[in-house]
Amino acid sequence: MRWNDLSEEACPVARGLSVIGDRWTMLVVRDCFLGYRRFEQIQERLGITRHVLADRLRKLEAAGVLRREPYQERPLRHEYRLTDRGKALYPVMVSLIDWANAHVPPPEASSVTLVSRETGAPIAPVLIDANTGETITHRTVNAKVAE
Amino acid sequence: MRWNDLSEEACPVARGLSVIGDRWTMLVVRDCFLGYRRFEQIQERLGITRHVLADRLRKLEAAGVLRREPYQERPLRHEYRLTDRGKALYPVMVSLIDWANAHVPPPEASSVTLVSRETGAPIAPVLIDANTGETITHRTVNAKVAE
DNA sequence: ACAGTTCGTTCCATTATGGAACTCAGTCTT
DNA sequence: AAGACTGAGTTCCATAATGGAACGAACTGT
Repeated sequence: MRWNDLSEEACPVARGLSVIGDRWTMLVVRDCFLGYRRFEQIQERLGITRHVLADRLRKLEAAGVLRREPYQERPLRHEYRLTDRGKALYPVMVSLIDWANAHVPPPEASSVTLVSRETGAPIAPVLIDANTGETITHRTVNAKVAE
Repeated sequence: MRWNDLSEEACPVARGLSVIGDRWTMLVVRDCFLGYRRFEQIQERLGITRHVLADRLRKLEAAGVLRREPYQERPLRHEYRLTDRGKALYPVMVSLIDWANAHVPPPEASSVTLVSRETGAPIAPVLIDANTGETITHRTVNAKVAE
């Protein structure tokens, strides 16, 4: 199978990855969540090749994750902002952060953690089922295939 | 920046992606969650080249996400199972599934959804803060950098 | 002896990525 | 008005990763 065929899969994991499963894409999305919107900024922060960044931004725009908006005329300049679809990726990013902080040790004593914007208290993300309030685990959930 | 330098980053998103941000890796993990444990099975299901699969399995084992266990002697054969670290990826996968089902349309009417193993009722995953019980959004959370 | 199984490895063509320089439209400096 | 500067890309080429197919090793079963 080719990577590009993934979007045709029935499995939502495969379809999701066809959009954000690319090497750099989630890092671009992260920077957008952090408020970086311009090509130069993102390119410098990521150390990614301009070539690749241009390609990823194009694809993210085509997927409806980012939108390209002019922030000045003369000379015309665009910035990239998360759409609602892009913002909906927040739980994916938070889950990833939580996993990495618990399971992929940082280089030194440095760390980045999630805290409440209001109180500054640390956040402990847990996935629950909104319908029942119960914690979601791989033991309590099944995948259901509809045709 | 090179892709392989990502694990040295302080940002947990980058460190997490250094393990699972690879093109096929999350699909291998998905298959393990679905109970497929053998090289042949996974290779056929994914349509990935054997070469790449062998490489990914090696890296996932090195990262402590999978462990290699003999399931028979003579001839010696191994299978791959999720470790606790690997199982801890479940919230990441569920968040991704939820996002893809809402934002990346499946090819036809086909769909795969999450249901309760006990009741069969559909699941609506939501991320909350275990400390406060409040829903986690990008407006209520900040990243805090400690040195 | 010979085909079948399972988990890989090897070889090579194609594709993607990294690095650096270049373009283009307009602005700012002197 | 000439020349430097800015931001967002594009172009070119060497290097790395991937896709496809065949091959190898260590057994089993007939």
